Amino acid sequence: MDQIDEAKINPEEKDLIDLYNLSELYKVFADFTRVRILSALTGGEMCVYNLAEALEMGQSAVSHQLRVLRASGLVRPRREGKTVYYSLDDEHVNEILEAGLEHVIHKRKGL
Amino acid sequence: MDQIDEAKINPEEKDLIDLYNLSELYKVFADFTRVRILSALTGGEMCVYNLAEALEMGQSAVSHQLRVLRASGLVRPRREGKTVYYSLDDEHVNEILEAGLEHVIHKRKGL
DNA sequence: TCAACATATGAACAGTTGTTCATATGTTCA
DNA sequence: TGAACATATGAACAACTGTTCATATGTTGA
Repeated sequence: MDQIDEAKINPEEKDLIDLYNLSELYKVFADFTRVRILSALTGGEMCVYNLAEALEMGQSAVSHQLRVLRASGLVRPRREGKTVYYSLDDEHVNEILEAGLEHVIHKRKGL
Repeated sequence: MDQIDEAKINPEEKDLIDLYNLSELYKVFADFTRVRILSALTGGEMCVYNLAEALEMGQSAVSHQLRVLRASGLVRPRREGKTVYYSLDDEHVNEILEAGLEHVIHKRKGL
């Protein structure tokens, strides 16, 4: 079974796949609750209950969003007894947040 | 979620308003069509017709999305006769795209 | 002025999304 | 084993979003 030679892929098509995945990635960041969760986790791992408490939201809502973040590989769970601790899965997550925040803060300060 | 109750801000969290604006910003990037438009404009300004042609989409759909990008200050129009040329409005736009792309490409290459 | 062109807009529709409520799963300790 | 706890999941519902179709606005040159 031969392997796919990426060099032979039409360069425009390859770009499209990346751009599609990029828009899918941004969809995960495009929710207030999820951004708050990710931001909270930049300070280190947290369990679901503490996250729900910090965001003043129901446990179910937070758990649903953690599921989305987990499925996207942005967040990683670690079980310890009854408690599940979540942490950022990738150093890129922080960089993406920072790139956006830079723009947002720049705009808030009056362009 | 259209508004924020400032009274509920938790001091331990990052500025909620910034995080809210951040999620709103990501919403604009969270669409395949808009990402393709922004990506196309990284190569320089383009008129609506050429954008529609490049994306193989209807003029109306592209125009609607340009409106969203305009309203978000990510894109700037320049009229020249009948034609309107659009370009990226902010050097940050490119940085945000790059930060996400880095993650996407990293994942595609097998983590 | 009119016709041709480039872009913008409004309405409507289908598809998607995030929350809540109720309940299920999984874990610990008495 | 059973009760209490921590988290996950499914269904349902309202709210939101992107496209299409039709039409409006704005611009140029005859």
